[in-house]
Amino acid sequence: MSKYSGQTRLLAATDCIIFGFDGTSIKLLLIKRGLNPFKNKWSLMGGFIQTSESPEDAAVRILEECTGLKDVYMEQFMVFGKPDRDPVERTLSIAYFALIDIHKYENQLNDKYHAEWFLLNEMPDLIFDHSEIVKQAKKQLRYKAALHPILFELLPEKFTIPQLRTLYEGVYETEFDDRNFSRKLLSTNLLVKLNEKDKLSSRKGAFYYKLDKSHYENNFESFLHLIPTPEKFF
Amino acid sequence: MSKYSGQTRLLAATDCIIFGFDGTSIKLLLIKRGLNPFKNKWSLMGGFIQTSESPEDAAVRILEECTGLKDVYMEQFMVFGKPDRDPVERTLSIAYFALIDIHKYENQLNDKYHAEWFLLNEMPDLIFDHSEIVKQAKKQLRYKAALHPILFELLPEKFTIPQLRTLYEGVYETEFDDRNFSRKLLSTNLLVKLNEKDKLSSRKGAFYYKLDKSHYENNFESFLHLIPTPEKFF
DNA sequence: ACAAAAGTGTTCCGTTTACACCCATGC
DNA sequence: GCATGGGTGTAAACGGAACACTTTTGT
Repeated sequence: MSKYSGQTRLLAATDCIIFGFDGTSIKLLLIKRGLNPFKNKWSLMGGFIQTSESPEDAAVRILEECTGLKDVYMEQFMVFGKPDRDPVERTLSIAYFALIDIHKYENQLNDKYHAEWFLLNEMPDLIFDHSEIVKQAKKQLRYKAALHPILFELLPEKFTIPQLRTLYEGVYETEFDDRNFSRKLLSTNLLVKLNEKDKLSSRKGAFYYKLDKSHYENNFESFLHLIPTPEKFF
Repeated sequence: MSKYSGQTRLLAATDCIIFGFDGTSIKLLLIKRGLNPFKNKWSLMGGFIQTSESPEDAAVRILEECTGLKDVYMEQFMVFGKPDRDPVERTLSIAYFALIDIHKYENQLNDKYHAEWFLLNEMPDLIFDHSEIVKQAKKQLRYKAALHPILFELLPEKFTIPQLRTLYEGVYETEFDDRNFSRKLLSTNLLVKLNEKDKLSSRKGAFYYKLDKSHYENNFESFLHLIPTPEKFF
């Protein structure tokens, strides 16, 4: 079949905004760009979409290359396509944000990609419009997490409620009432209590919980109300 | 500056899902495709992104070409990019949904594009993956409208609360308690009551309202609760 | 007078919030 | 024993849902 004539073809890339949580703060994984120009400048992890790939496929591939992880929570959130956003050549960027358990991240890949975790407020300048992309991703993360239980994806299998609260407090840069937070969370029935306590961060110790997977999957679209007046944060 | 070598360039198109409301039902504007192959099959309004255009620019241009309207509510909602979605040649589709006041739509453009409004449950088969795109757009419309006051964009400047309720009922294919609906709506302070009644649809007549523009813009991101258990509808 | 639709008032009930208080533990 | 953080109890405030009832007006 013949092609469409007289139209411009352009490059399409996928960029991944990779969020992690180290137990205290939200972090973002950046790499040093391997291509000229701007080689060795900080950049989001990204790559061109290949002939046989959907954008989603590309995002999955890129994420695995960079972190060693598969089956990661990932969400397409916006296309960036200003004609001059990449000075080399016109390139669309299809941006995905990903949430990973930072402890599963394979450090050895570090060498290859010169990847590093950065605190959100200590990020270096990024190439192209990547800083804008990150800004949008942070906004999208807050938005989505206010409504749906996605932040669990940043935690290990077992976690305590205080850990989870610290995570939410990191994302929204505010403090939540610990007592109400834990009760709200338990009332979602998303959590299963384990017979084990984390004794590192307090004398009394906080019980570990894990996700009730089936409940989690079935209720993923239902709205949470863990954040009072969530719109305040957008 | 030299180009990126060894990468595939591809076509990128913008497709617009154009919603309208005729006072009774939600409708979607479709056109007969002008290109071969599949010429004269029903399709979303779309077009290739030009060299100087961002995807957003292209969506605005295409929408104006098709409807004669500028300054329309439009939202980028998803990229469709399976390698084989267009059998002619690989094409990314960046999908936008648009909400227009159907009465402002210029019918004379009809001839040129063979555009027609369709009820959502009376749509013809569409080319490529356009039916899937429409499905996602409907979902996105319900999602967004459950949270934010976007449906006003489908109505004329002046409207009555019963009209608005019919609109919400059309979008969610259910019925809302008229008494609670009107009180909830008024409590948002988004509306300004006019000294004029619509006497066509009832003896008593319903007051016209208009949007309080500044309040609307300032509170656009705040969450509405007009829809009981919104997650039921996704 | 009556019908039909708009709109108000009222009650009930679950949720959220704020905060006092109790619990478990290591030192 | 006591400091520390985890966790429960509780009362007041708020907001949504349901529905009886009032209002307006054309016929």
